[in-house]
Amino acid sequence: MQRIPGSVTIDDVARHVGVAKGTVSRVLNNYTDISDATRKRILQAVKELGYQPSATARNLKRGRQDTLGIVIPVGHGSGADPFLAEFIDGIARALDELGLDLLVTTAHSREHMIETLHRLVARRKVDGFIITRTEVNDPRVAFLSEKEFPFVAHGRTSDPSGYAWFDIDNEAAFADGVRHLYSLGHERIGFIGGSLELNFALQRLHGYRQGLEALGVPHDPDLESLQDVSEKGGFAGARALLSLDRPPTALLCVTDALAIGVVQFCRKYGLKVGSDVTVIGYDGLPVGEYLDPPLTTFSQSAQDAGGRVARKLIDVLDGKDPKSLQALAKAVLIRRASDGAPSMTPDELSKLFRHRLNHQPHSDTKGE
Amino acid sequence: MQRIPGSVTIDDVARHVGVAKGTVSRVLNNYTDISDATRKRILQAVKELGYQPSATARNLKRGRQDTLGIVIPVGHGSGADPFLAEFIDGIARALDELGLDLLVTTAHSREHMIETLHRLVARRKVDGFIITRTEVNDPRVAFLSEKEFPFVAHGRTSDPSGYAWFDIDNEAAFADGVRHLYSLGHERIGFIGGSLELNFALQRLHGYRQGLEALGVPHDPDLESLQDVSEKGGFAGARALLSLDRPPTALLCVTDALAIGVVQFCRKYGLKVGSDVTVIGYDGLPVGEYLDPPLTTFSQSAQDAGGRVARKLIDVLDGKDPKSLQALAKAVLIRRASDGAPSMTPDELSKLFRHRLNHQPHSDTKGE
DNA sequence: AAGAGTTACAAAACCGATTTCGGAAGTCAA
DNA sequence: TTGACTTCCGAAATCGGTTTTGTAACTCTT
Repeated sequence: MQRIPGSVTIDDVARHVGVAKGTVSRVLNNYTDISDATRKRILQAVKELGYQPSATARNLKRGRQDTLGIVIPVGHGSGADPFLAEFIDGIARALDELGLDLLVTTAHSREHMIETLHRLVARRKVDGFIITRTEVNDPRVAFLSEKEFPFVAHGRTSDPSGYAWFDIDNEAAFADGVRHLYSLGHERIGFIGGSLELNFALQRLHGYRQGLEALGVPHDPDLESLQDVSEKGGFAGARALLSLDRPPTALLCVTDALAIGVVQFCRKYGLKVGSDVTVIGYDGLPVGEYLDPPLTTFSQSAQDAGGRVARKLIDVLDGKDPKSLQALAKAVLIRRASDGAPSMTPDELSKLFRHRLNHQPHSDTKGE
Repeated sequence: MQRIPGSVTIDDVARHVGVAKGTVSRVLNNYTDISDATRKRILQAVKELGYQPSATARNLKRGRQDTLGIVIPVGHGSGADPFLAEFIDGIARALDELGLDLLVTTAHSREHMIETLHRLVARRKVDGFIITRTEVNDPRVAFLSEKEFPFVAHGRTSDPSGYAWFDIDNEAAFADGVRHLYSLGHERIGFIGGSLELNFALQRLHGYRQGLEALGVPHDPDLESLQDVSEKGGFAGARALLSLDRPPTALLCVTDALAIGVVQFCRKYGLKVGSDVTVIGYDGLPVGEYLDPPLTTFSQSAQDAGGRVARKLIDVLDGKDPKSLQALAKAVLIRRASDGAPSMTPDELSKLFRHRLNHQPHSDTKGE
């Protein structure tokens, strides 16, 4: 029962002025049936006493928490997702302007995530949720939809009709990517993707295939490698694709993390990124700028996305129809220096790579 | 007044069983004065109805929110701080085990930060705060101390006696760093630091000087460059120090972000990092592993720090004396590949650098 | 068998706000 | 002057829990 010292309640204010607490409340909530004189006296007292209404008490009556929730998936041990960090930053900034707060929790498994969602919903700690890394068939979307609990998704499920979401046109981006690489002179273009349960990964794969088809480039399934969406995955994907008899001269990666792994792999085997091998990432992470070479990537401004998603959720809470709050944005290709015209044919690249493999030249700390 | 559909209250449970709601509450809170029969019936009903107590109502009576707060400083536009992202990740994981949640807000200026702190304290949205990037003379520490509001700091102020904190022994780390570089053969060792209002920056500077003094290496103030704690700052710091008549052959950077900027600068002017110029960072960011060359850095595991700090705060809330909750940890030097014996003397380095400057060879996207 | 303790629970107070309801005082028209 | 409206505000209900208080029904004592 530890009372916070110096915590002043509405009763204190009422007593100080000599009015009923309901009157104080009405003044603070801009009711019009209060005389100017009383209003002034009350506001004066509020300022003097430094009164701020208890969020808890207000929430109890109002049924709103002025708090949004986000549950972020965390792997086991591996570092925080830089994309999510920026995304959350964007949300927090947007909410700040509206006096709302953000509750951040983590979940280490799909079950745990639903459990956490359930707890937060049942105990009414938040008014709505923001969900990220949306899956093709997302249990969170199913759960919240069924509970009719407000939420907004960053990314879409396979059936995106019934809820609010903000997404990037992943198909278009990757189709553009293919076209771009083709125009640079690449004919064998590889794709390093992630689990197809992640819708963005699936969509980008579709975009990649559509891009090839539109150009009339024959589609070679060998050129698609699905990996963990991480640096390690990129490393492994690069190895898999470059080991082919006719390896791709360009690699389109589903995330920057993958691309970073690819760059690392190329460095290890002395392949020059941007000429011997072209690498394009996706996410526009600031860190890409500091790679060697600086990473060419599709950018979608995580921060901006966070802000948009937050505002959409607020619209939902204000009663707008979620179905009217769906938006698709374009990704922009930020050309830095990891893409360029191929310096050799796939066959030559293959020969070079095999040679390097045998002589195992550049060995860094990072083994594999 | 939108009632959440399907929200079942304690009254529903009580009515369902035919007892008073106080009885239900006592069962749920493990009071002993309830007969086993009644207890069983109530628990059964709770399960059947899927009842979970409203956090808000409980908090109102209890005076606790089961929520901790963190206010993260955000610059204007620049990306999220990766260190903080991991730190928050660590906090969230620790809290999850205890059923507590984390409220994350941002602040874009010192005033805004205090304002936010004030709002959250006055409205009692959180039980305690975690403060980061502690300054030598930190207004947040002053504010919370004065309000007697529970908090824990990551890092110390100049007078760290009266509150709970967790910090790294920055002096020792940088003194070690100097010793390490000296033993590699470096005699002119540079320091790139940040605003001395940030205590960690000040402490590391002290450690640097102490390290030199212990070795009997004369201290040259020209070798200290204070910059923005960012990649840009590192870039500028490298330029400043390498332009000296007798430049340092090794650069000790206060953060990894600075070190990344230094590496970038060296790349631009064709200086080989790890031999021509040695660079050591601080933070142990995962991304450092993917730089070229992989960055040697002091690591303090942001995630681990987050967990520790969270547990300390919980101890404070449990009534432990904050003064007994102060801990200092050692940073560990993770040797990757950006440090090594100097390949030339300062004079030779100076000559090389001037030459490169005039011929402006490697120009990347990243200008300055 | 009567007074003293226990046991097990109902009833009510309480946390700190918001909101509804109702009524005293003042204003106005007839 | 009186009835009808306003204006302004006090009193009380309410949100959904927790905690205190009180008491009926038992169980022990002696």
